[in-house]
Amino acid sequence: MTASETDLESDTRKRLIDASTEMFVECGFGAAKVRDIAARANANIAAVNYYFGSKEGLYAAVIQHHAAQAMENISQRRRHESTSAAQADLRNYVSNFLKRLLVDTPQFTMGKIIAREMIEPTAAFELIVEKFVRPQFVGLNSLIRSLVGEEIPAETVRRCSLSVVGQCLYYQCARRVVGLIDPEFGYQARDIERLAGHIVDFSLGGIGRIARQRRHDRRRTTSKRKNRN
Amino acid sequence: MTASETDLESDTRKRLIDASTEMFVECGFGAAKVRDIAARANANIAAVNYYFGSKEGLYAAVIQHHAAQAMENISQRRRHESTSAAQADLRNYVSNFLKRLLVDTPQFTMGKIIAREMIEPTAAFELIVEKFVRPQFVGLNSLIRSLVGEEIPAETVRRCSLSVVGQCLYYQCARRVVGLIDPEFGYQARDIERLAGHIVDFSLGGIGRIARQRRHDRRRTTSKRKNRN
DNA sequence: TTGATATTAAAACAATTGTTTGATACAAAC
DNA sequence: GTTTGTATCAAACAATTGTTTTAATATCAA
Repeated sequence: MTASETDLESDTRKRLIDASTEMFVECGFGAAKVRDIAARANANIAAVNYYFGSKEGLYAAVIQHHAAQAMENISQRRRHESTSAAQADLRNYVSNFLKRLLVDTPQFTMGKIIAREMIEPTAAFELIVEKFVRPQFVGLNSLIRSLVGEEIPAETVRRCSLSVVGQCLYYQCARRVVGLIDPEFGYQARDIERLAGHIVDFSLGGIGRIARQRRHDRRRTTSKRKNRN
Repeated sequence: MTASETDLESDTRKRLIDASTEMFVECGFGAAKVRDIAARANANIAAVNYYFGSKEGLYAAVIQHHAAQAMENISQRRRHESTSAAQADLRNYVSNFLKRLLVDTPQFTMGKIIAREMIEPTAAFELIVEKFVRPQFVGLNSLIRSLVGEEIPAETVRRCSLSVVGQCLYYQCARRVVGLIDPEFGYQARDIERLAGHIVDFSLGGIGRIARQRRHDRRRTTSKRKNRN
């Protein structure tokens, strides 16, 4: 059996990617030690520099390796005809977001790398923000825009997006605190779906209230002045 | 002028506390280097071990130093006669929380140390959770309880608390992302007050919606079965 | 088989980092 | 004036960590 293109990459290289992915996610870039990575991959310490040039090179390879399939998971923006369609989409968005943050499956690894990057930025930070975070954020903005209508200022929409994202990210950042403070909380698929339900309901309530409030503000303001600034 | 008890502690010791506080907040415990701390404090490297025994000892001293005045800032729980009183208290709570997280003043240092501890736990983690985080959380729970009434299950209240906390903490954890994604956002006292306004409004909407929903659920359930479990 | 190339392995290297040491200065106590 | 205890400092130490080197081994085409 002739080796295909992908099989050509040595086994060691692949084992190093897998092992280092785990360690980068668990400990972050700085705290992950090359020796530990090599040990977990059953490889010699020198293999890291042989295949990737440096620890940073390894990290870059890890990002590149997970980037492709991560992009597939990014929910594409759609036009929302009805409010209920937008609500369903928000449900989807939050559910997917949480899975990427909390489910420990290779499929969702990139989300955890990104979360790490948010709290402990490396050289790859800006690239990751532009390639993953900003598209996600823009998508969420347009989603929320179709929930609140065109008359709400963009800044308000952004704030709402950040409120949604903040609620989700909290369970990843502060996983250990949640464990101490709310020990009953679990991380099974079922628990995550229920959590998604809560965050969506909470957020829909929040978005609704703010939209009503802003619309009210605006009517009052425009009846007094020409336009708001 | 005779030296008072507090003045007796050598100047170097105090400078070390101050300098290391800055560095621990900026870089975290692991990434803060003893040499950098000593340099910033205009002290010799050996001074750290002379006064505090070890880097960990220094960290413990930093926590102890800021713990006292931090406790004063913790908003005490009150009984809430009216919903509007509870709303005002929530506004206070969020505003104080955000200040502790975002305002760079010695007065609010402990909040940033705690936030660091949440994402990069050290030996002091559990102590900090029990001494600071849990009381805060319990306070927020009872605050939200008086907003939703007694018939809502405790788990739902906890979820709402975590939603509020998550929104706040996000701006600290992901400060650099917010800077890239929403560059207009500022961290002056004015900006923080406006942000507090948004989070409170958003949360009141979310809490309200969930409370209505759960009440509705419960009525339907209790009319079918004897009681829910 | 031979020779070239790719891969692995053990050891050493150089830089960093927390800690310790031994000397020195200084002030108070006897 | 000597002693004693405190404080500071430069230097060295030992452990860790990313990287490099050099040799050995495997792979495979000619």
